[in-house]
Amino acid sequence: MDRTTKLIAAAERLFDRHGYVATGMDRLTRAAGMSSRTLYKHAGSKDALMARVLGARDRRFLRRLDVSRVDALFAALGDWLRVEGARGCFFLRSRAETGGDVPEIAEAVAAHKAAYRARIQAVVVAELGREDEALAEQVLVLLEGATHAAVYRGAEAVEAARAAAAVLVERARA
Amino acid sequence: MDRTTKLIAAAERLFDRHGYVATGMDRLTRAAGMSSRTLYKHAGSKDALMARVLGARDRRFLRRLDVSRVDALFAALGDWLRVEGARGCFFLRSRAETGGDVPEIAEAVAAHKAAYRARIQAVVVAELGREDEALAEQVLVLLEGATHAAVYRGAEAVEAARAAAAVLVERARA
DNA sequence: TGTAATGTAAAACGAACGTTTTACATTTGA
DNA sequence: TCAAATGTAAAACGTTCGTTTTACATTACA
Repeated sequence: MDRTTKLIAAAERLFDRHGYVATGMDRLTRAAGMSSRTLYKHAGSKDALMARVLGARDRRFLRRLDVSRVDALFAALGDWLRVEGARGCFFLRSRAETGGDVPEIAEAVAAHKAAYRARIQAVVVAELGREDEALAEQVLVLLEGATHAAVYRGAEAVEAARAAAAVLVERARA
Repeated sequence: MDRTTKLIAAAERLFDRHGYVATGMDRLTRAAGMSSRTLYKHAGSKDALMARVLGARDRRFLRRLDVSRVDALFAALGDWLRVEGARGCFFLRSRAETGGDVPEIAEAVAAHKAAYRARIQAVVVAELGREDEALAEQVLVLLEGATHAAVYRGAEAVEAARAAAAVLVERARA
């Protein structure tokens, strides 16, 4: 595990659990096990580091959503939340924390959400054998809802979303 | 408009738009039009001020959800987001920003979400004439989903959630 | 073997943080 | 009318922020 990988992993963990703004660089250097000189050589700045963290998380998250059924999307999200913890969408939180005023962060979040939406749309096409924009939007809303309701409702929220999606898919098929 | 009301309104606006941690007290004193001495006499501390902001927002939000049909919940949420802007749930963001480490904030958020869930359950009862825990959970997920998807999908997300809820309610009625 | 490159540890940078204090002006009520 | 209460403006508190620098150790390769 090279230094940059270790740094990004440590940063993602701290930013996710304690917030981006609230996490200081000294805490981060300690967690990453490297001096601030090395950290800045690799990352450039805190904002640039966050942009790389968001990019890494985007790839890791979407890899898990590489499925071909709508139901599998909710199963994958349930797995993700069980393993990673449910603290709400890291991307939306990151942009909100910075008020959208950090371009590197705002752009990484926009790119992630565009990819997320595209993935959902592709799964709906695979499920129905045709496009259905309305269903894709509903599945997107259910996934976001499960992600955020799970913060205080736990796995029950994911199961509720999953069941709702099954009803909507069934209806769209008929 | 007395000083405390003005202070809480200014704080809510800044915390919501720019983040709680990222908003400094000097910026807040300027926005509220009062000296820091007066601010601290009224609010006690930044954390305590945030707790009062959350309480005020909880009351304002739930007042808007005083309806008796599920469809009206989504109409009310759509109105709220159009007027207040869609930046994701202020309560979840506030807790996440502070990592859940500020008791005053964590408790205010927990209280709000419990009241939110209870309100939704009551509306489902009014709609069906009987309890339906599964439907209530699905409506909760759709409302959270609309709130967060609206950040990047706009009003379309709310309409998708509304249509999905109509299907689920219809099914529960039969 | 020697020299670049890359690392650490730690001090220092100026700025901003949340909060308190100092000094003074205005309002309020017995 | 005088004193208590309440306000402002602004400086100061010590701490922490993100970032850079200084001084030195280790590694890698011609």
